[in-house]
Amino acid sequence: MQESLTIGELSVRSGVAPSALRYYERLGLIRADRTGGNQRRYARAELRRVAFIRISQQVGVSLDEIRAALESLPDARTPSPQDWARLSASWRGRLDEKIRLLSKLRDDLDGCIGCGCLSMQRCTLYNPGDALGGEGPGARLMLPRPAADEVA
Amino acid sequence: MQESLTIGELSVRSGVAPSALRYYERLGLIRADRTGGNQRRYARAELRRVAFIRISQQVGVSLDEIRAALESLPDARTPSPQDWARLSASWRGRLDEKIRLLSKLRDDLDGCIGCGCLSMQRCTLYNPGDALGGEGPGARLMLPRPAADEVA
DNA sequence: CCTTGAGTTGAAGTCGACTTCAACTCAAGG
DNA sequence: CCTTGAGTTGAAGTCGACTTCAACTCAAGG
Repeated sequence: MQESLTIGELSVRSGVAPSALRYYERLGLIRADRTGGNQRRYARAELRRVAFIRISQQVGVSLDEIRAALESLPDARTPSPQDWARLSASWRGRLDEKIRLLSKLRDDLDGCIGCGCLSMQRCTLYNPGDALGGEGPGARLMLPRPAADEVA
Repeated sequence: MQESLTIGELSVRSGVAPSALRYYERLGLIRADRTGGNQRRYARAELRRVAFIRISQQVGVSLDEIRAALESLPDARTPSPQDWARLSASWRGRLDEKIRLLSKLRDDLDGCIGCGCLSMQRCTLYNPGDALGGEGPGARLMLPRPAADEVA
């Protein structure tokens, strides 16, 4: 079994495009040694880092936060399963919160479907405070509570 | 009670920035009449459209799909509560699917935290086929199933 | 009548996560 | 030795959903 992987190999094994891997490296999420001919060679442990990155993204965490999380890994030794478990566990709260908000939206939507009101005031549905983390792009504006006013 | 709203009024009541309202209009999501001085005047019914847009975005639907959905509304008359209920109901499946994927991710993450493996192959966690609709930006690449290979 | 705030437009900028491109060099197989 | 595929770089492009800007006009109140 080979010690290190070329970028093409890491790409195939991780399912992440080479261009994305180079991008992650620029952001400091992963690292690679170089051969005499300046090609990247990845330690096998980098595979786990890439796995962590992709999983974290599914949880809705930005690359910048993932970078911060990865920095908490010990850099003297190869991270242990426990290190990875600790990191993964740190996203648990976010995931729960995301699921909670989405479930609430579903319940509210069902209520709204019942009454057909779709009013921003009467329904709990339209609840600007409840920003779903990382749902859309751009800055999520903090909205002033709309004045009590009916819709139509 | 006034018949129509200025863009500033609609913005305050809907919690959506005037620039976003103009953007929605360019995309054909909402409409406005014009005064002699070329200012927009919104019918009160537009408030409900804006509410629908924001709710749909929380479900993870793109503006383009929202536009398509809005086009199915009757344009002869002001949409009835039933019309809105039908539209809202059409997102239900997506919302369920999103919640399902997130819940699966949570369960898998718990399993992973238990074993600390964080392996792309052993865990069901890293499951490229299961793209969470509209989670990140950019094209979601369809990944080839990674070869059976251990991580470290 | 004057000022001020609200509105108008088209063009350009922003943000995050990448991809694409051009112009190279290097590695491996026949 | 030659070819071909894989790798390298920096710069620019892309996508969706907006925001910001400059240079205006218009509306309302005192």
